[in-house]
Amino acid sequence: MSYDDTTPPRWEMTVAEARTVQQELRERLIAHPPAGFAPRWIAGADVSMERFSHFGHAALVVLDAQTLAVAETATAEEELRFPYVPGYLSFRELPPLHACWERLAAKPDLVVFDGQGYAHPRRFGLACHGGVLWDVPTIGCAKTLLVGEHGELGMERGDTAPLIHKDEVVGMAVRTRDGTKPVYVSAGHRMDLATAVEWVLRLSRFRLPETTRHAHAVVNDLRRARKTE
DNA sequence: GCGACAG
DNA sequence: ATCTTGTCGC
Repeated sequence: MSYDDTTPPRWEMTVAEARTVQQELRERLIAHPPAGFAPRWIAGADVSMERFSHFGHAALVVLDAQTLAVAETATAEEELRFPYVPGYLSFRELPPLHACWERLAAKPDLVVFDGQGYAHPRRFGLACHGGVLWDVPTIGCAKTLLVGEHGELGMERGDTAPLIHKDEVVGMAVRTRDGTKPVYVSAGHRMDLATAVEWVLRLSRFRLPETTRHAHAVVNDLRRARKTE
């Protein structure tokens, strides 16, 4: 596997090949944030698509970590080649997100993905793959579970419950807002669970982090614009 | 074989 | 992910 910064990633492959790629790349995962981790620019990533189409709309929206104001937005629209197969989401969404990444004038210090990181059957979800690809700290923050289970957690913002899969803590169910369903946080690359949970809470005013809310709004606008043309 | 299954 | 209006509640 390359990801050498000079050769464009090769995305065309079968699910079986993708599985091998995950097993190889997961060896590169760094399970802790950089020393003195204090991100100033944080990006949200998301992809949306049309009902009976393979066309995808992707966006990376960078926010100022202190004010949560939007600093830069990069978008890409292209055919999604890889099918949606649970456990292989990164091979479907990273191609357009990578195009967004290359278009960013200034790279963020942290990226929050709309999906799992380490809480994955082979411990290499979307956030892990994106982090290794770009060599940047990443966090996975999903709305629903892919694998694992957790006990009850309090109903107040900040309450948590460890997410367990095969006797291993792979993530955390986190209540980001009083009385709402929890989100599922897991470490991506150059990240640990405690730091991931800390940042997701810091970025959340509503159920989902502001980063993903902004990215979501951008990709939905793109899709509607394309549909109306 | 059966059920589960990020977006 | 997407298809879809109103409605209940803070």
